[in-house]
Amino acid sequence: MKPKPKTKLKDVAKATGFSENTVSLALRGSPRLPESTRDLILRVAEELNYFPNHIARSLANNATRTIGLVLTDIMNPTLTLAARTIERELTKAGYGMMFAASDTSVESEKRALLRFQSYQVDGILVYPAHHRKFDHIVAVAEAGTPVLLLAELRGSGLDTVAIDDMAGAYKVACHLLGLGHRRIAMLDGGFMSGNDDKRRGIRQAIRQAGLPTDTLIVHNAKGTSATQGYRVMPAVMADPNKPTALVASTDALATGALRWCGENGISVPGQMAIAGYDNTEVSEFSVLPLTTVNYAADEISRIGVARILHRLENKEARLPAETQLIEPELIVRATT
Amino acid sequence: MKPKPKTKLKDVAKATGFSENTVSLALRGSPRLPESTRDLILRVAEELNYFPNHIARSLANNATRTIGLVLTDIMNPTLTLAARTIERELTKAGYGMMFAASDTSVESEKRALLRFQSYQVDGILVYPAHHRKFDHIVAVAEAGTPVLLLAELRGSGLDTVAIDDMAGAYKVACHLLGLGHRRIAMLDGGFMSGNDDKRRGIRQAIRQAGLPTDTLIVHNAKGTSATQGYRVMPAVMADPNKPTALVASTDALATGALRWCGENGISVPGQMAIAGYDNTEVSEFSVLPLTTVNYAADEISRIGVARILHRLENKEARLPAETQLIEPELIVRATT
DNA sequence: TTGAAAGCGCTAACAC
DNA sequence: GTGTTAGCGCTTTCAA
Repeated sequence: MKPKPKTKLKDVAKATGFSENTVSLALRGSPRLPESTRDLILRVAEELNYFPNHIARSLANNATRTIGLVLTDIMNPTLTLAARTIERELTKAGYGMMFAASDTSVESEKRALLRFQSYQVDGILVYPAHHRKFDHIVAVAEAGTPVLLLAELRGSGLDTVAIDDMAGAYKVACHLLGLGHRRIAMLDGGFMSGNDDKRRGIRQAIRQAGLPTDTLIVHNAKGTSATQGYRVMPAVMADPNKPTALVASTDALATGALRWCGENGISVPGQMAIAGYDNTEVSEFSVLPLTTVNYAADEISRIGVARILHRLENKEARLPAETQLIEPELIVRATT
Repeated sequence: MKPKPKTKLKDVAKATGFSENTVSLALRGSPRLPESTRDLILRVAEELNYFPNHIARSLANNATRTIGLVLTDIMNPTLTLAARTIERELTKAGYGMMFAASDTSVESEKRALLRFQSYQVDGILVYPAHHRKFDHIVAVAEAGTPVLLLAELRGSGLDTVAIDDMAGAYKVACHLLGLGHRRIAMLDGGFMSGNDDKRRGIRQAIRQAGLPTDTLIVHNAKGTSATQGYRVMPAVMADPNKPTALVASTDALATGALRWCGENGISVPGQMAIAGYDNTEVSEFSVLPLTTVNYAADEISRIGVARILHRLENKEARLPAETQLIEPELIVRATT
């Protein structure tokens, strides 16, 4: 079994007697060719099992029809859903997708962006690693590669389609306060910008209910994983004035906290209400007694893809950057 | 803000007074250049903010340093983990990754493979969509693009690194039989080849324990999602001789079944033992009372990436295809 | 030690 | 309607 020579435009040209140019036009369905020649060429190309070399085409066109996606961590179900939706939408639109994970490290985010630039992707979708260090992302956009953020980065001036975290947190807080909770702990992963907004949303609900500021206590979980949610719980419950409700900045943190409660004889949601962020689609069959804010990752992904593709089509028009925030829904899980 | 001209090799050449060729060599750290010139060139390139056009390089080299990954469904936690691990390993090795989902459709799998071929990826990792329809995958390999399967496809003759499903199922079955279960239902998603092996493994355990064949009843869940696991349960429990243990061919199916049991007053694992497939890393903090077979997606991914890269380096050597099966571990969840 | 020239496979501008 | 020519940005002989 040999390396096998791939059929090239030239081969099809020779086989049909037409020039490379004509073949190229035929394959791309140019209207200025008579049907007869086009059909002939297509048939021969088919027979020779020809398919275009996308790399060569990209070089000639100065466009790869490829979009890069940089996520922090694909194991986060929200981002998994985002990745899936983005891939689907891009495929539908005839685009390819390159994927890279930053693992919430600004350094690897930087490397991923550089790699994508080098690969000449037509555009980049970024779920950013850090809420204040984003100069390198801005630099990519300024260098001419369209960039779209999937989480808000205040002051970046970059195109954005994201969840309105403040509104979401406000909703959860209202819900919890409505249930009579008077001491709410927030488990803050401590990474993304959204957490500021989440705090702000909770505080707003508290103020609005006329309750004291210290109704909210914030704990830094130093991470967003279940493990870290589990580990921070002793500190949370060491407070003599223990909270009766928890708002976790990620769903994984909430799961860890839930496990800790289970192991320590605290019934959920009986003695402790736990709220996190999630996606309807992901959690439809969850059996966990968590209240969640629907992160709507699929929605922002769909809109985000549409936006960046739209920008590519109007590349020269240089549309101004725009921020679009989606207000999340609350899902109160029926299980107890 | 203008489209901004990117710095090219030619620009660096002009700026330094050297030829494009010399610059190219310097940037790739050729030893046959004196340090002085190399340093000068590197400095100027840095100043001009030069970075190579990977597309042009790929065309010249006839190699893209890009690997394609085709998964059925990235929402499956096992495959999410696989995607993450594969991305990590590839990045480490200086490769880029393109990603596509087949959604368990042979047609879109075919399209994804074609796209990848067109994009000239150096190799393709496939988690196949169907256990019998794989001619199109073989065709890709025969056309000269190295292909590696992440699930066994009997008779394909393709390079494979996968989980030994039969061994895994055998282990679960032994475990359940050891607990005294005498009626085991298998929830079969009905898609992948592995399911035959899973059935075979369970039967082997049953035979070995000297129990009658009908200890195992197979139910087709017509899908692998939680929803489908939930929906198939009434049929499973309609049997007058109800099973006391369930082996689900995917973890999501198990979750759906678990939910059904919860809603129908059947305690798990008290009145019903449920086993599924999963990954240690994914389920470390799960609170669900499931027994799982560790699918070790990260392990097969790591090995798989190493294998395909190794093949790329020895492209001309044409190493023979090889199948490597990893025996999975059993994880009996402590929670009740 | 460095440079000139050709070529990777395709597209595009302009002839004919 | 179709062919010719040049060129995308880089690498790679082969000379000097």
